[in-house]
Amino acid sequence: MQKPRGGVDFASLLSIRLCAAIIAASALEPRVLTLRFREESEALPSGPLEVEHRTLEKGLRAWVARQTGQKLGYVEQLYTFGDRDRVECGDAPSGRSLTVAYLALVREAEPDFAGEAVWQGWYRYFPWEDWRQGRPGALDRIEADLLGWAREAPGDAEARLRQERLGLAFALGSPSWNEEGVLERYELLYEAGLIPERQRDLEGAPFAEGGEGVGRPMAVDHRRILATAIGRLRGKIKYRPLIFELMPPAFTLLHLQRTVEALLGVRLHKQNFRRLVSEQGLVEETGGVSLDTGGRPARLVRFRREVLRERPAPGLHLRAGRRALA
Amino acid sequence: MQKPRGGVDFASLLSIRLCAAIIAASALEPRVLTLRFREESEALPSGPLEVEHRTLEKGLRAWVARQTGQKLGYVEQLYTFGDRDRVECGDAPSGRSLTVAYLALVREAEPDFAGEAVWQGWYRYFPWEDWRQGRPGALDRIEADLLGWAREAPGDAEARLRQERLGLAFALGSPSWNEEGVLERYELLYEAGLIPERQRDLEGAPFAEGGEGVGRPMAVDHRRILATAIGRLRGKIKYRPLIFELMPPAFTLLHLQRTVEALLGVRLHKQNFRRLVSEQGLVEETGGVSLDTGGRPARLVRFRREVLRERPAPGLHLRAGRRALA
DNA sequence: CTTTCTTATACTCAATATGAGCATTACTGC
DNA sequence: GCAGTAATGCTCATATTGAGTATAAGAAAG
Repeated sequence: MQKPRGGVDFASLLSIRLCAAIIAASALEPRVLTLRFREESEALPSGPLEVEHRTLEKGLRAWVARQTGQKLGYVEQLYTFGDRDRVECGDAPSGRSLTVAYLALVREAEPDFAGEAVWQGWYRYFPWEDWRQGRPGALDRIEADLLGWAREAPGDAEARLRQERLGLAFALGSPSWNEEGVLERYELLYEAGLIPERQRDLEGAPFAEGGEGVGRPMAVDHRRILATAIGRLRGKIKYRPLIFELMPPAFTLLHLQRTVEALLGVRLHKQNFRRLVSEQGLVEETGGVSLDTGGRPARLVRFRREVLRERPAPGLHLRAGRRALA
Repeated sequence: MQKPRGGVDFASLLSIRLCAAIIAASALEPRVLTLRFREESEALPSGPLEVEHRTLEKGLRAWVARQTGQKLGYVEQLYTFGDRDRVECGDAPSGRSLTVAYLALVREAEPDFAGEAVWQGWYRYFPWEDWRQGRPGALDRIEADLLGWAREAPGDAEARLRQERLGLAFALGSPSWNEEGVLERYELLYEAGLIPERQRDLEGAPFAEGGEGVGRPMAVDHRRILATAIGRLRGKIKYRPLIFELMPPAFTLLHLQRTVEALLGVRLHKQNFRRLVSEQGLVEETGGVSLDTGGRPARLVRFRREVLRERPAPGLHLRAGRRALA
């Protein structure tokens, strides 16, 4: 091991922030809990790590409770962001700051808690990620701009590299959109200068108007954090029963399917989805029925906890990039 | 957002460490790069984040180069550990310390670089994780001790909970060992007091002798970090072509299979493994053959980079917990 | 130069899993 | 009772797996 360097001057410039992407979901729309940030945009709940916080996760829970009143259920660490030239909240000290980002899942969307916290549909920030109604219109413009960016590359090799990355991330000329590549797509858009945060980070300019197709900007690098969270969640519901952290105690199979679809941003084949869920033993009947289906009444089911003991990776074994329309 | 707290006194107690689990692999054994630590055990390369480090990853690479001379290829962030009561290297300042841990893959095991760095087989630290020769003998003792720990639980509910966790993590009474659960198993062993680091952390006692079956201890919480790395790597080679970061430029299919088996700690079915690799288009022939197979000469192949463009998740689509013996 | 040992490589086959669809049932609102 | 809307049950072709069998091509031993 190395001797430590007596770096008090350095350490005093250092701060740790904890940041949470708190997700809830209805059958129609996945939501993220946000705070208003300077009129112009939203931020994720976050705050500095304090000495009282025994663990990072406890610190996070404390901050979220303080800022939004929300109690967190499932919490999982996402990533630690620490580039030196990361942009800070203007009011933070100018030294280096690390942010440890978390994904949290909660069951209910109590709207407008504490006046400050607001649930927002997450596709507001990522309009190109919602393929439930087919290919999002915003993608026409985005693809054109991205291809332009690829062509402008300095040098032929770089141009081809960019084109390749684009092709993969946005499934250009291929039928297989991979819904898990949320972060990769966001970073491409950011690099290509299509994301308003880019201009702000480079020039310190406030957000310009317009540019609806590229989604609403967020404070600091919070949109990147949200992208990380969405990608992680989309991947993980396939092999872990995380989805039930978002569902009410009892629900119908269609409700479950619609919620999954909302998260993945893709439609699924109904009968196969049911087969999957029941064959996997993920749910059991409660005995009740729901009459407000708009059609034949549906049986209510609940999550079957025993599945955790039975299978090594219980989840909806959907494969990324498959094409399963309703 | 919250106003920042003028916390210089706090900040000065804070330090960030970067830590790397650097993995290489031969057909026989996966290895991890270690440094000697106080006669009694080994440590992973690590060092404090410094102002000059533009990004966390660059800082990590710098430390690893300084301590071991090793150039890193593939690097991926694993997890950030930050519990307040984490034990520190004795020579570190007594304040709080966060460790950002990384997984790195390198191609060659140049042995004994710089006199200080040593490659060690990773099963030295996790003997219960190697099922290639069948169920490891060390598990008899471990399971007995773990079951004892479960029985000693205060209260019946807690006892059942412990038993359930055990059963899942160690596949008690089930044929399906899940090789990805490395961290979960390590943490259970730690909680149960079977891991020497536990005693050290609680009582500050140096490591006692013996206890071969529970693996060699490491400095600080480095064994936990290594467990995280192994679990991540075991999971990820299934859907990303990471394995090729560990292979030489040309290799035979059996060499590839043995390396995968070494990492997973499981034997695989030979013919099916080849079918998988070739059908996935993961490799292409180099034209050469290897004569030192001990049998019929084998064709040499190399990684087929184009696969990255063709499939969304190229990898060895092995499923966790399957039972495929040679 | 033939036998034996070892590994490579080519195929086969049954059991599942998956994608897509048809048919029937049971409610609500006219 | 009829139309609309879902729920639910079932079928079927096509992949994907797990597990073998069979044959080929070297080296080493005799």
